[in-house]
Amino acid sequence: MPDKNLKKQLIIQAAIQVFSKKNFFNSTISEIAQKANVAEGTIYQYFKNKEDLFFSIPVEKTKEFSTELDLHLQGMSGASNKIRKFIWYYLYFFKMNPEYARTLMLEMRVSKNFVKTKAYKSFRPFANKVLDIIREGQKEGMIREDMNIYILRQLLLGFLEHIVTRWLLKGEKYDLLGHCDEVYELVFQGIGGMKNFQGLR
Amino acid sequence: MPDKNLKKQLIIQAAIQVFSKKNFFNSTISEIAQKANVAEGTIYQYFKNKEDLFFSIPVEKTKEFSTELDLHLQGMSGASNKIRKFIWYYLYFFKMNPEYARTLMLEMRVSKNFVKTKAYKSFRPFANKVLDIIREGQKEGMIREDMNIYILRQLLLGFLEHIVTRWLLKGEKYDLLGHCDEVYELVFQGIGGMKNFQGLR
Amino acid sequence: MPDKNLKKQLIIQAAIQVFSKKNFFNSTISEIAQKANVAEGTIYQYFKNKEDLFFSIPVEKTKEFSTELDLHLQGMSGASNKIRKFIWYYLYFFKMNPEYARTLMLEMRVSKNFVKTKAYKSFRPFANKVLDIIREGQKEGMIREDMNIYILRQLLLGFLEHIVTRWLLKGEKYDLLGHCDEVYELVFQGIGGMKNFQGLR
Amino acid sequence: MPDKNLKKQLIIQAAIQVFSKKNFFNSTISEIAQKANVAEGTIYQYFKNKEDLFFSIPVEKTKEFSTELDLHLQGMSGASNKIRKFIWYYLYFFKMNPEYARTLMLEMRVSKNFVKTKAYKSFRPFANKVLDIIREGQKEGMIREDMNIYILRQLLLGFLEHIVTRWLLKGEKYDLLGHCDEVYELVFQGIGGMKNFQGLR
DNA sequence: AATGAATGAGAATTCATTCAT
DNA sequence: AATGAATGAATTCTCATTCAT
Repeated sequence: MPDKNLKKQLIIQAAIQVFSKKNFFNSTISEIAQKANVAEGTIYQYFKNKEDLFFSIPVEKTKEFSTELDLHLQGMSGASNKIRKFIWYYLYFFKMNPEYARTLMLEMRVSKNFVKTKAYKSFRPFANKVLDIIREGQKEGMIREDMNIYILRQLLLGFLEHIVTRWLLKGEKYDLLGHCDEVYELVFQGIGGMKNFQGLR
Repeated sequence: MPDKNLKKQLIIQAAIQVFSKKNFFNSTISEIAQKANVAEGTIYQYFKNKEDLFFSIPVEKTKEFSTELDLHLQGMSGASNKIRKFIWYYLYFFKMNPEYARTLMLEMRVSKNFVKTKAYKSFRPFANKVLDIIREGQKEGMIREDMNIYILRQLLLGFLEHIVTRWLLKGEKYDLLGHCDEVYELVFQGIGGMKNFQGLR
Repeated sequence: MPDKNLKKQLIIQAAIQVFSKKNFFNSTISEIAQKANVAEGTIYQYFKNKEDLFFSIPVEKTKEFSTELDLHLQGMSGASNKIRKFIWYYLYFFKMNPEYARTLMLEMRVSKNFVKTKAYKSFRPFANKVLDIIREGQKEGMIREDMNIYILRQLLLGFLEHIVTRWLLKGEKYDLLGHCDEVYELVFQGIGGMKNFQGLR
Repeated sequence: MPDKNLKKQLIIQAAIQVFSKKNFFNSTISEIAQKANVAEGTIYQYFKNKEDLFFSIPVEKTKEFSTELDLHLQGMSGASNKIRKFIWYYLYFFKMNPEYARTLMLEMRVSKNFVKTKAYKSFRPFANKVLDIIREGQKEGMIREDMNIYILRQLLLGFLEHIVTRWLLKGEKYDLLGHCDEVYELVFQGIGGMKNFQGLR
């Protein structure tokens, strides 16, 4: 299994590189195979087709994200700290994976049927984790009990997405991590003050 | 010229429909030709190639936008009114052209070299018009003299873009025009109040 | 008629330029039309199709050649002089028309069905002229009576063709006219001396 | 490798047939594929594009020529004999491959940039072989030491080319092999006697 | 499991030719 | 006679996918 997974990982890593440089249609299976050091046919042993491989990228990356996130949250106490950490790690992760960021934010997320893909579904466990932290915040009194936690989660994740997307469109020229505070404050303090503000997503 | 332009318009209209339903690569010249009721070869009499046709869409649409906008601003006085009208018309335009909106915001805007295209360049005159209104607002005292008008414009247009993009990603389920006030207030009143807010784009 | 012919000439001149730079298939009617300052459709008023236009070039050029040749032979006496003049003019003509030379020698003459074309037929009157000179030479005693004048003509024209072709293949780097004597001598003196020599064409 | 080469050979053989009957532009990949009993796409696995396939023909044919020539020269002694054999084999080869002859002599050889093609480059080793024989002739005293062997080679190959070309233009009606002596004598004896003769190429 | 040769559908693009004006 | 917009057949080439080894 580790050996089997190794090859799959190899292919996905190659796919990330190729797809992020060229977009779905201009990327070729042949190039991915070359970069992964496997034969073209081998790819079809692990993935149904090109599209399947494409959407497997976020599935794998999200697993990676979750695992690492858990490590970072390990041993921390206090929802406030955890949320800060989460925001920081979210931005850190995309800062460190700008190629994947482009593919996910500017190509996949934007496609009409993204929500129907396995990629979208793979976000669920990670989204649940966010919900848990928010609930913890409510217990601690940091977040009002009457607040709709689903909307709050949507607000948080939506704004993070927006921050990353903006950064990509601007050419990744500034430091993503500089926005940690902005997110934290906008989401957790700005909410009360802005009447017409319905969340950025 | 009216006859000649007619055919070009016919093709562009067909292109808008096809490109917005399918994305650049899955759209075929053949389908566009069919929808425009012309031969495939005819398209190449008006456009250099598929990409040229693709990026001609915003060029034409932006012309249309500008012309109509002028009509709407005709006879109005007061920068404040003009800005409100502009915001309203911007949202109204994309509400009425959702297919074009998808193509522009989710496919073109997001592509790596968009700023190098003729589409991007075609925004210039329209962006200048916005600047004129802002300057008028400064003269009238509605906007502080020490404000950087370029940043203000960027803020306004960026937020409008954002509003439209969000709407598209959410499946065009709510009424875009419901956001007129939000934009106006965020851009022209929120600025002072939000310490950490650096503009959404 | 002069006006009508003018346009036809215009087109042929343009065709010569275009066809000689690019070969039949890479040359386009559109480019010829542009260069001739006429509409594409106009070409089809004068020529049945692209091929017809192509093979009209030698027809016209051969007329030009003949007319000019006549002028050069005017007032000359003595077959020997006339033959020398003919050789000189032949080489001079292609020296002055290298583009046409390429087309004729390296593209047309080499094509399988060249002898069936009107171009080939248009050589006839000019070939007769050569025959006349040879006959004159026989009368004057310069050429043996028992010599087959058709073979002699073939030898002469064939060798001239060869000289021009070689010059073209070598990149037109040396002066064609330097070969006048060689032709004259090979054809009119070498014949007796070379046992196995059956004429170069 | 034998299997792999087989398919490549299959395609080249088909290409020779098609290209020699129709010329480069009128020949289609589709027809070549049909004749070779492979899919069109298969051709592109072995050749970069149509032009590459076209110029691969002489590359392969020249290999074949060289290999066979070696066999024929095997065990022979005496430069004079070798040269006679070479001349014979050269003419024999094109007699047996008239389709290839047409393509090489009347289409490729004549094209403006032939010397830049890989086809032209593939002649080199074979040309060297000729040089070796000539040098051998010098050692044996058959060829004068003060003769420029490069010019002699050029003369020999040029005249052979010319003989074949003439034969093709005349419709392949007579026997090419009847010219063996003519070539041998012209090149190796005619040289001294003909003052103005500078070699036919 | 891995391979990679073979496939062939599919698409963009070109351009000679026509024909209504 | 002249035009040039419109045509659409024709062709090259690409590449995801399959399958025999």
